[in-house]
Amino acid sequence: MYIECDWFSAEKIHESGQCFRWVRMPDGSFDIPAFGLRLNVKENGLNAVSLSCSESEYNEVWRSYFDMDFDYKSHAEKACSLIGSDYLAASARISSGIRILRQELWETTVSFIISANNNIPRIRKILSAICGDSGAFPSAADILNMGADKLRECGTGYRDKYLMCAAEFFQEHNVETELKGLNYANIKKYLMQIKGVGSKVADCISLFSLNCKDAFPRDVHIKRIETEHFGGRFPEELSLGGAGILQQYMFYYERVRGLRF
DNA sequence: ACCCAGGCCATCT
DNA sequence: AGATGGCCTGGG
Repeated sequence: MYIECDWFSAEKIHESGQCFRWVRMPDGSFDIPAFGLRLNVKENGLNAVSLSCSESEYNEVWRSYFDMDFDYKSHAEKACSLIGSDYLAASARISSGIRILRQELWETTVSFIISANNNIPRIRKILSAICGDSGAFPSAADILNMGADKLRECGTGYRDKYLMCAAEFFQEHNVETELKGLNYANIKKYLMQIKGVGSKVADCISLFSLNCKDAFPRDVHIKRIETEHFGGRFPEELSLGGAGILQQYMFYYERVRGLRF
């Protein structure tokens, strides 16, 4: 199906470091594996996107996945005028089209445990190895069956034991149910029970899976940006309940500057 | 050889 | 609370 949207860039979302298994196709479209499905997304001109799914599948699955009911453009405009930072304004302008995905909780947890002390190409490579030939993302039970040794063969390094702990945790708890109704602070606290999930990783899971838009993952780049452009700390209280979105814009801005500009 | 990459944990004070 | 050191691994 075909949708019109003035804030959707598959390319930028792919490069924004929140997802690691999207596959760029030769025609510039992206194949997106999630929820046991596979969606092809192709940008069609400036304000339109073609999706390889039915309207009902879009409404049941992908609409939420892409957070289509949130007005990113208005949020960016308001935040920029309120915070009054040239750096933030430039970040939002460069990042137009980036949305915050609502990804599956288990996969997101695994992905960001692996992200610790790691870089994006390697995170992609390790996840690809863990998925193996099937391309399907392994369940918690699958990870437990693999065992630490096989995980390490996939390149996880010392994070193998953290993944095993996380798999046990997801086996023993109905995490989705236990998180239901919790606010961001309690979600973060809950997630940090898992070995290998610290403050930053918990924020990534909160933001990129559970859509807690207040979560503000502080990695080394964001810390440097805060020092250089915001006198030490980003003014979260001014961010309209969406500091995490702005974090994502600034992160993307730094990333593409490093790559291309 | 050394440092860094989207940190976390353990172990201090 | 805040500060340190160690850690798998691959690339510059």
